[in-house]
Amino acid sequence: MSTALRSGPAAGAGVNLQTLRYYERRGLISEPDRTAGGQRGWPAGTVVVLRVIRAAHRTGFALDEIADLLISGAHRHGRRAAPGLPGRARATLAETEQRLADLEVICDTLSAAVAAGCEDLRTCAESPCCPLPYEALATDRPSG
Amino acid sequence: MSTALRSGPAAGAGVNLQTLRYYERRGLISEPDRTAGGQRGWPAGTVVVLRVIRAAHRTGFALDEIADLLISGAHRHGRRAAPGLPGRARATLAETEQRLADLEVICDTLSAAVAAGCEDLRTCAESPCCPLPYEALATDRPSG
DNA sequence: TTGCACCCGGTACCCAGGTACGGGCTTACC
DNA sequence: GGTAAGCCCGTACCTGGGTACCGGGTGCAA
Repeated sequence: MSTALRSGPAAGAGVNLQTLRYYERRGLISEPDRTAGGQRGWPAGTVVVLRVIRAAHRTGFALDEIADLLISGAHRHGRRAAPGLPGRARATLAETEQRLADLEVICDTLSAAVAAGCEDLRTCAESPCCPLPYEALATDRPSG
Repeated sequence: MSTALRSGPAAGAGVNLQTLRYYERRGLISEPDRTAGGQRGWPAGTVVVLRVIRAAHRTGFALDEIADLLISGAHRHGRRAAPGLPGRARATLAETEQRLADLEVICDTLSAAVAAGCEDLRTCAESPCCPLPYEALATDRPSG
């Protein structure tokens, strides 16, 4: 299935080897093959997975959420979509979309602030005279 | 300037009072007025700021970054934009846009995975047969 | 076969972001 | 005025996400 790499992925994705083992423990990357002596050999695609993990983590997902995102389970892409699709993936998708929307608002706000020469968003938000689109964020929203 | 609220913002934004003080220490919210007896009274807009902070934090900003995002400094929006605009705001904006792009890729990937009935993105990424658009994330990128 | 670099597992430690606790003071209400 | 609820500050603690260290085993080249 793959060229087994010894510690390649760690270097390739700029990730500490300890971290790799940590991710393995947390179920973010699958258990690698081992040599007879017990040394790990990761499949080549692990680098990609690691980059996904890092990107997801940078955008605010907790490791548990990322584990959900990389749902463990059967691998059956390419076949017809299961009718009752994995609920967790759908839930994660919904949450991700919400997060994306939030980030878009933040981005827009920041951009508008820069364009307006507004230096202190904190003060802006506290004073009613600033028309920045914070309100889109300020809607009440469960923290789940 | 504002109706001073005692602990209102905390409740209003679903934030622990301790956390409010923590944010205050970290410079995320400005120092509130005090009563003669030393009790805090926050301006009404603090609820909005708190929600911004929470949203930003949920989308992966560290508190220090959020403090940057809510740059302290003069409040001069509405006036003409300063010529040498705050560099930090611009840098933060750039980073935010990058993060937004990442999150979009994740969102797209997840969405495509759900649509394809793909249950294990981890396995997908490890096998070359899955055409999910991970590559957009997998480009090398400094972790800054 | 030997030697050295690397990896193994386990544990301890670190930092960020919050929360809880405790003794004392303020405030609000009767 | 009395009293209970709530806030003050400081400190200690907790969780999540990583890292570092250690003694020992493995792998590979010379």
